[in-house]
Amino acid sequence: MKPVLAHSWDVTPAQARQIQLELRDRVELEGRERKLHRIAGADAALDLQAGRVIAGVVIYRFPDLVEIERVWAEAPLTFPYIPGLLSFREMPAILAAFEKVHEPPDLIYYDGHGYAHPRRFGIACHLGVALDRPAIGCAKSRLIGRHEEPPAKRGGWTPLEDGEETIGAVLRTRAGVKPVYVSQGHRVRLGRAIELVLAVSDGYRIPRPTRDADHFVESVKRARCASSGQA
DNA sequence: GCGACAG
DNA sequence: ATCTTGTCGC
Repeated sequence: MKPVLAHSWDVTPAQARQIQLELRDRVELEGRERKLHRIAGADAALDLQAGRVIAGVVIYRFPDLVEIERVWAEAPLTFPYIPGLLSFREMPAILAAFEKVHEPPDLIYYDGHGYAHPRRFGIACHLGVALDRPAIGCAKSRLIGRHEEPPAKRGGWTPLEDGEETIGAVLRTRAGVKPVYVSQGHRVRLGRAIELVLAVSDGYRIPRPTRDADHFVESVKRARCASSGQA
């Protein structure tokens, strides 16, 4: 699948923030979900030696989560890590990977924040808008916002708030483990996003799609490094 | 000015 | 994210 957006990725941090401000209004916070036949998990890893970003996408049938496809791609590492500007580091590789997908998903889970972002445009929003697909952000730690400790049982959650606004949820996907930060990416209401994260969470803290994508990119990276070490 | 800060 | 030893909990 190809992006419906085509802005430059070769930008300065100041230009990146400006692009976020220009694109933030494209995010749809109300649900506009299509029937869920396929979902996707996506993530990226870094090969600092090669100066490359490796991205992986795993596609599943929903709701039984039978895997039907996995693809990966890489792109040069051209942007530094700056909190709030993660998409400008990882998205070129992610979009390259999605170009190789044969069965476009009806929903994307990304390892990072969506609406729970200083300018309400985290990478899950950027990806959802760019691919014109519903998306959910699933982050392992907080970027902004305040919250109470969620109930210890699976499914327990508390709102993530920035001032008076609820920007996400802190969700326990499994009893007794650290919670996951869920936020809206695109075309999914927060309550629905929580349901959908729980629907794909099993015995681990991180939801299945995100975890599989993480393991996948790590394996690709190991294989890459192994072959380059003998070349 | 100082602290916070996804991956 | 990545690097990286010993250590804590189940």
